[in-house]
Amino acid sequence: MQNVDEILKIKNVKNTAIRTIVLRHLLKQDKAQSLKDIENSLIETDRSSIFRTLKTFVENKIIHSIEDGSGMTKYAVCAIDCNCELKDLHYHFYCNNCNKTFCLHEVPFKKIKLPENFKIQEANMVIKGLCNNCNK
Amino acid sequence: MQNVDEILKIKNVKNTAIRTIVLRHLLKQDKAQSLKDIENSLIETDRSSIFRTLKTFVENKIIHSIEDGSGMTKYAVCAIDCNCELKDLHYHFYCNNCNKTFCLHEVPFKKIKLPENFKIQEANMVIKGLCNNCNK
DNA sequence: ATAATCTTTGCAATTGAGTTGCACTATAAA
DNA sequence: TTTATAGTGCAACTCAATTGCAAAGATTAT
Repeated sequence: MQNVDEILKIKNVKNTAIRTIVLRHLLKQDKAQSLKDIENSLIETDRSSIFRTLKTFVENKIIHSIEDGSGMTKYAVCAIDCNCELKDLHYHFYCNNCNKTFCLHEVPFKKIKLPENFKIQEANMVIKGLCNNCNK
Repeated sequence: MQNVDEILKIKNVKNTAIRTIVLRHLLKQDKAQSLKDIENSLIETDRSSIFRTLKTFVENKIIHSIEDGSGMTKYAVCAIDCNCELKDLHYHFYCNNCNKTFCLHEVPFKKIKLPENFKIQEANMVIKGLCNNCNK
């Protein structure tokens, strides 16, 4: 697991108690977390503080947000060298059974040929189905 | 433009005044519509009735929903022979400038090699950037 | 055709995620 | 130390989505 202080330093985000707690928590997760998820895990910490922390993290490319269609934005830590631009696009997988959302970092992102004059800047790719744990 | 009655019949959805109005409206659009969009266009029609109509349409594969990250679910009519299963997957494009969401029916959907034992059932693929109209 | 049943609709109210205002506290700079 | 700047906690608010319920409409059985 990456070092929290190190990440904050690299991404130029000041280290505070809440930021440390939230980032440490996110690094431990095997699935993307919603604000609610984090709230429930870090019961001492205020929701809006977590919210603003997540916002700061997204702005500074420490984490990225995923719209998986569950109605709640999910968050996951970016790869340390990720700047969440084109080269770091990846798919996400939402399990219809266990409702977890994963980053599929290991699945190569295929270049998509867009219609004439369309320009890609980002993407929100969510594949839905059954994860390896639920597909039995 | 396809015939509303025909579509409803094929998809086994009873024809009512509101359903006709909503589907006719959706068929005319060049971009995916939010509930709010439809509400604003069909001012005589009640929001919750439109909402339930959309729900019925999604359930019966007349339209599909798109989570484009704008905070509002968008809806677009499926191809007539679409059952919104694997063979009908397509990308969506969200323009960061004009905020319109399009179905990219003409862009071939690339088969994604998922990790061992993952099973795809559906997908919510949204590419974001500048559309041909805004990329100047 | 009439009564009984099921479906759809309109309105009002609720839910819940996300967001903001503001005062208080902590940190950094002068 | 004083002043300025950034972060936090709480409460309140926004707004899309959703639901309860009663009225209206459509369908089926008698």
